[in-house]
Amino acid sequence: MLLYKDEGTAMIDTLKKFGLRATPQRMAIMQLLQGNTSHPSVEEIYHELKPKYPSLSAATVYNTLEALAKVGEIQEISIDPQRRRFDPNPRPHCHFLCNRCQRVYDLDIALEDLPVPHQAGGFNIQSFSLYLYGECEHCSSKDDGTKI
Amino acid sequence: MLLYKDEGTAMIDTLKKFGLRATPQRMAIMQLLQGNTSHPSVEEIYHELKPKYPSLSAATVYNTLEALAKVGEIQEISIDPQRRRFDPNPRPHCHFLCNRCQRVYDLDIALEDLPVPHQAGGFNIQSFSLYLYGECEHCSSKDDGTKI
DNA sequence: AAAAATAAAATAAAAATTATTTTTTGTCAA
DNA sequence: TTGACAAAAAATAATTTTTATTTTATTTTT
Ligand SMILES: [Mn+2]
Ligand SMILES: [Mn+2]
Ligand SMILES: [Zn+2]
Ligand SMILES: [Zn+2]
Repeated sequence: MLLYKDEGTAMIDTLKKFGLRATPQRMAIMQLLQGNTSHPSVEEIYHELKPKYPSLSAATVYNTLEALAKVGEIQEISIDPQRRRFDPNPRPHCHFLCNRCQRVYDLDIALEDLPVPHQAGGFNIQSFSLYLYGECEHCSSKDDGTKI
Repeated sequence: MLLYKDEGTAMIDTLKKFGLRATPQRMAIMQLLQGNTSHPSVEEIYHELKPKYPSLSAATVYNTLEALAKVGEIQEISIDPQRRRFDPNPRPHCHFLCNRCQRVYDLDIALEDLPVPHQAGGFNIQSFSLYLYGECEHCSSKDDGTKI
C-alpha cells in the first residue's frame, strides 16, 4: 500500500516480495507516490522525476506502475477519459473528478454498503468503481467562470 | 437519444436543434451509432465508415462525437483506460467491462436507488458513473484461458 | 569468475488525441 | 440571385500517449 516508515528498506522488501528488482527508477517512483493523494498521471510522474533521473523514460514509468498495479500495491484510476491516473492506495474507494480544475480527489463514501451484486445477468462481477463528477470546493468558491 | 423512426429527417432535425450542420460525415456517424450497444471507440467508428467515406478523418469522428456528447445526445464512457468509448444512449446507466474480451456491456442495475449524495465533503456532485469489471457470460463459458 | 538466462531500462515505433489549415456552407448586402 | 464575408466543419499536420523492440544491467548457473 506504499506507506513505509523506514522507506528505503521497506520499499525494497515490498519489491522483493513480488519478485521485482529494486532499481533506482522504481524506488524514485514509489517514493514520489508515497502518501501522494493527487492521483498523478504518467506524464506528471515522469516530469517530476526527469530532472533527478535524466535517463528516465516514460516507458519505465509505465512499466513500474503497471508492475505495481498488477501485484496490487497501487491502483489505476480511469475516471479521467483524457489520461490514465494512478493511486498508491489500492483499497477500493470512491473518486471525484472536478469538471473545472480536472483534479481528482478521494471521497469518503463507504463502498462496502453499496448494493452492487456479484452476479448480474450472466456477468461475473469481480470489482467495480464509482466515479463522481462535479465541482470541487476550491472551484465552487470562486464562481467566476475561471478554470483555476 | 438517437432512436429515429424516419432516420434521415429526424437526425437532421436533431442536429438543427443544436445548431449543428447535417453533414454526410455526421449523418453516417449518427446512423452507425443508432441502436448500437457495443460502445465503440473512435477508431472502430472510423474504420467502419472509412470505406464508404474515403475522405473521412479520425479528427472528424472526434469532433462529431464531442459535439453530440456536449449537447447530451450521446455519452462518453471512460470505463476502459485504453481508449475513449461512446454510447448513443445518454441516460445514466451502468456499464460492465469484461477483463478477458474487453467488450463493454450495458448492465441493468437501477442507478436511481444507489445512495450517492449530491453533496459530500464540500464537493458539489453533478453526476456519477458506476463501472463494473469481471468476466462476461460469453468468456466464462469457455473457461480455457483463451482471450476470445 | 564467466556464460547464460532473466529482468528492466531506454529507444524506437505505433496509436490516440489535439491543433492548425483548408474547404465547405450558410448569411447578407449589393 | 450572386458574390463577398463569416462561421462551421472537414482534413491534414502535429503532438501526446502508449506499446513494441532493442539495449543494458542484474541475477543465476556452471
Ligand atoms: Mn484515491
Ligand atoms: Mn451503455
Ligand atoms: Zn476544481
Ligand atoms: Zn468477455
